[in-house]
Amino acid sequence: MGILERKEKQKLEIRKLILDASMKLFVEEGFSNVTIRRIADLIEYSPTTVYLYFKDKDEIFFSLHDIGFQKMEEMNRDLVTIENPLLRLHKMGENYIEFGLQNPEYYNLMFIQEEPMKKLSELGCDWVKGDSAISRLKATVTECMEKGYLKGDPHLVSLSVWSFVHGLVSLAIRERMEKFIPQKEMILPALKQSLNWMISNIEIDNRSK
Amino acid sequence: MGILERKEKQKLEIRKLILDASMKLFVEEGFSNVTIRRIADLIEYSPTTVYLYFKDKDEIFFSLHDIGFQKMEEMNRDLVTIENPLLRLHKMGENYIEFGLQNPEYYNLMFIQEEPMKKLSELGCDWVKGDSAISRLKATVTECMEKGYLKGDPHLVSLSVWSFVHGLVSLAIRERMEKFIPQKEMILPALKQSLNWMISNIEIDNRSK
Amino acid sequence: MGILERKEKQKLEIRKLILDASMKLFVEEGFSNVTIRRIADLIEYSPTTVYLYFKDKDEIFFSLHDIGFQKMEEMNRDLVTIENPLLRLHKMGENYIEFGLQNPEYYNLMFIQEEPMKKLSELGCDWVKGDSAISRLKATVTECMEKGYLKGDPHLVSLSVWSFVHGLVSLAIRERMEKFIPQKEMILPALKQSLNWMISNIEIDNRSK
Amino acid sequence: MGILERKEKQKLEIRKLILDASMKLFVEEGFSNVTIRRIADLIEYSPTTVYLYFKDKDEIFFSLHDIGFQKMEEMNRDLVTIENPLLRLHKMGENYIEFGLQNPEYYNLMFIQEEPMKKLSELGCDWVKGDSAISRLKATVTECMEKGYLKGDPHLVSLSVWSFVHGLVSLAIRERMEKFIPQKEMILPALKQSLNWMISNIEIDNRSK
DNA sequence: CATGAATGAGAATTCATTCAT
DNA sequence: TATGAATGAATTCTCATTCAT
Repeated sequence: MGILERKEKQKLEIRKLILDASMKLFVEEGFSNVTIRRIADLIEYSPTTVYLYFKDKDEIFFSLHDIGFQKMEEMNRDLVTIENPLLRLHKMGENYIEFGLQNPEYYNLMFIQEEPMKKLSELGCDWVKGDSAISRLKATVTECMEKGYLKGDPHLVSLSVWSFVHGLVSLAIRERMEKFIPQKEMILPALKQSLNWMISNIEIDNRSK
Repeated sequence: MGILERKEKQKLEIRKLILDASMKLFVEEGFSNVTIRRIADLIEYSPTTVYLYFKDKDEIFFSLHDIGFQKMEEMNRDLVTIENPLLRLHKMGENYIEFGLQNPEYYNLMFIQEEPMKKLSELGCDWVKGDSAISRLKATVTECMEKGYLKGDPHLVSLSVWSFVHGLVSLAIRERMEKFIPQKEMILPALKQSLNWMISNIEIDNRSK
Repeated sequence: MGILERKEKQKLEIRKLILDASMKLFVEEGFSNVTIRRIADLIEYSPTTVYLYFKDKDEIFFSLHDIGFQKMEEMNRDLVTIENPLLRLHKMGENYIEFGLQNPEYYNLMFIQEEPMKKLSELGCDWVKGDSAISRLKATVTECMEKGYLKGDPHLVSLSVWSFVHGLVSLAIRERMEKFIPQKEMILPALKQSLNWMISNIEIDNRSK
Repeated sequence: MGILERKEKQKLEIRKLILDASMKLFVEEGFSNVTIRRIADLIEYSPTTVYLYFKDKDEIFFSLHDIGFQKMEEMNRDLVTIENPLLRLHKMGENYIEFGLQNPEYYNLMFIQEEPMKKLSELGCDWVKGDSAISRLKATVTECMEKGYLKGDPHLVSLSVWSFVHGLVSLAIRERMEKFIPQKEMILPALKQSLNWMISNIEIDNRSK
């Protein structure tokens, strides 16, 4: 048992090695420059060995997609401490924006690239990672409504809120925002400001009611 | 003269042939499967001939990017007839959504793919097509504010509105909306509904109307 | 007749245009970067037109080979004024060296490249230009012997003298002399010095006779 | 250990296979007709395989250049047995001529083609092989002077002697000697005779004069 | 477990040349 | 005379992947 365990552990370590190397290449050289050979070179194993741990290149990228969600979840871990659900929603949005801007490659795999979703539908699988993130969003939105911070259909509002922040992040990381925000370092504050504006528009203004 | 004209016309026709073939391949087989060879096969010319009409592959894709903007502009041509700027903004958003859903590949080149923007920054050029679309959006938002339909910073609001609809479209065409909208045919109405919700949130309260 | 003449003249002019452009490309970009298309671009005619004046690329290069000999002949034109045949031989050698160093591309076509000679033997032609240059060398060497400046077989001596200067020039222009002559500007004087040494070795020392 | 050795050996064998095939093509079809594909066809491997053994085409040619020098060195191995340095110099010259005439393609890579030197200067490397051959020549010339067979500057004399034999060989293998030596089989003796003449001119003949 | 060897398929691009006009 | 249009035949090189060991 101990032996098996250790073997299992070692296997996971090499998998991690491969994934880290892939991500490194992905970040530094762009998606299309990640080749099995270069991954193998980086970890100082043979290309063939990579195939012992991953069926093919797609599987590597799908694993990175999963890791991306893990990272985002970690970022959101302390959200639970925020009692006010609207504040929590707000912070969730800010985290989302920050995550996307800081990890454009993960973000790409998680929410932009077509391949991961194609892979899933080939296998007849659900987008487990994405769906659970969506669920968390929905739960928070629902809570906001229950507590009177927001109104409307939680489904529609969740979809809209997500689309909004995704729009911000994806336009920014695909360089479509230069006219709006010419300075790179202003992107994060500008997107947060936009989020702010959005939330202030949808929240129920208690004073006037 | 007539001869020159005809020749010019023929030349344009072959260019169009190439662009159409590229788009067809792009739609049917995905960006990375569009090769000069396959384009040439499709139009029944030699690969070399393609190079008579386009400097390289990038130029083809950039032309498609431009054509995308033209198509979108055509779609928006009759917007001018809408007097009320908020209604016009609303319709503009609906058109944007429809265009994106109906032409995901053009949309991809226009607003998602990295390559076109990289090409531009290499050449030190501006994103003319995109910038002018943004300007039109801004103008409408500004008018909305002048006429009391919206308030706030036109810059911020325009950025936000665009991000919102881009988010809707890009999540939808990259298959991330299945949990929210499982039926394909419901996507368009759902996105429009979301847009509707958004606009009703930001528009200035009806008391003043 | 006047018309025919003018036409002939014009034809020659365009031929010259083509040859000049070819040489320019050859000098500036190297042999393998001279393409019909680039020649045509340079003279602002179509590639097809080039074929009206030259059968193929080889013919262009062969013409340049001929022009090279013309240029060298021009350089040697005032040799006739040198009465002393040994001095004349010496100056001939110096001119040869200078010509080669100053016109490495012509020199290449005249004495290094295989293609021109292959072309000739295909056509069953003689190397007229080269042969006549050789004849002039031989005549001078013979005169040197008749006048007591040199001794031995004029055939052998001519061959040897030519080989010697060709060796100097061709090693220099093909960058094999860097160990011997590291500074570019010292090449010409060094080769002349070598020629000097050579001639002083083969000339009959009158004092001792 | 035995296994590793054998593998290493096999690897070297395939390298040799590739080099031999390249040389064969080079000899039979000329420099510009040696392509990776044709090399691969010849050895009945795929083109890709060639790239497993050589980084690119240049590396193949540079290896051949080196092999050329090795072959020439082998030819000169027993020169050390010749005590008299002038005789040794003479034999060295004869070997050089023979090597060049018998291996015109190697000779081409070693002393005529521009590419190898360009590659070297790109890499900032020295022409190690050439320089050491030059050193051996210089040493012999110097010894001749020390022993009273030759006089003058060893540098100048070495340069001149080398240029002389290079001139002979390179004119011959590039077919410029046909006027002087019309019969192919007479080339070798004629060049040796020329070398003979040259050496008898420069040697200090004390007794017989 | 790990790999060296090998490959098939295919990429973008370039060139000399020809033909109908 | 001049050319625009077209092409066949290459070129180098890269990649994901497999198989025998």
